Amino acid sequence: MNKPIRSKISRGSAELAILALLDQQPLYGFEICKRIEKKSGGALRFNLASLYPMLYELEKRAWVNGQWESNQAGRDRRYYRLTPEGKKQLAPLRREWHAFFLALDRLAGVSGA
Amino acid sequence: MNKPIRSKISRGSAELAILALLDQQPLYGFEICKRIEKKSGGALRFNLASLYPMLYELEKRAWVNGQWESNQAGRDRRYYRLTPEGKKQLAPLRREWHAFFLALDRLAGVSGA
DNA sequence: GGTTCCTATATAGGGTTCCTATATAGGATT
DNA sequence: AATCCTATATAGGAACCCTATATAGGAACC
Repeated sequence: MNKPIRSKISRGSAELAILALLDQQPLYGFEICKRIEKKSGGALRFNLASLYPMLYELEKRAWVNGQWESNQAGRDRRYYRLTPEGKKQLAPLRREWHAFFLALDRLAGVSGA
Repeated sequence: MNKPIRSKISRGSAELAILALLDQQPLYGFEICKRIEKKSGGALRFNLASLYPMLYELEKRAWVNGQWESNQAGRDRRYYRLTPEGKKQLAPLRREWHAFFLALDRLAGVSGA
């Protein structure tokens, strides 16, 4: 596992990470947290307690839809799905992040580091 | 000129931008602001009023060194230079940003957007 | 059978980075 | 003289995320 990127740098990326994961399949909060860490090789880590307010905010915007599902072996889980509106927001968000990468690379020479 | 990247996304990149520019040549605050905007094609824009506190912070850390130089045509300018300590910090900072790009791309598929 | 640990959701309070608004000041342009 | 561009400076606040804490179900453990 990589050393985690400091939050002063990864700041702002949690929203994209959540939406991109939910674009593949419905997930609940705890699993979103674990998948971000695992799929990024440990580079990206967000505190679980930070994710819940973000999910509430995304649901308020109707970008995701959460619904409780009973869990026989353990506590019940709230599964989140990407809504059509959320799907529509994902593409321009990816493009904006891409544009940011290109701009910062041109400015500071990041990709050669 | 591109549309500026929203600050919620570019957040955290100002420090790298400043250090990378000062690695090429000494600059004063106002010019740093203009160069970030110009070299990024308008994608990266930081408010001038935000840059001054950052420069004071970098100087407090002894990563940069500022000194007043008189300006016959206009107000005096405070030129900042990268210190050896600042130069030493720049390389790992670039690598961390690069690692962040790679991680977020693997997680959310940014570079194809 | 009580302790500890892993799963799972939730809220309060604070830190850091940056933005908005405002102030000051020199010089050029109209 | 009024306005605009350069140039530095500070106060206050917004936004995103972290730390700390609380609750709760189940498993593992000796």
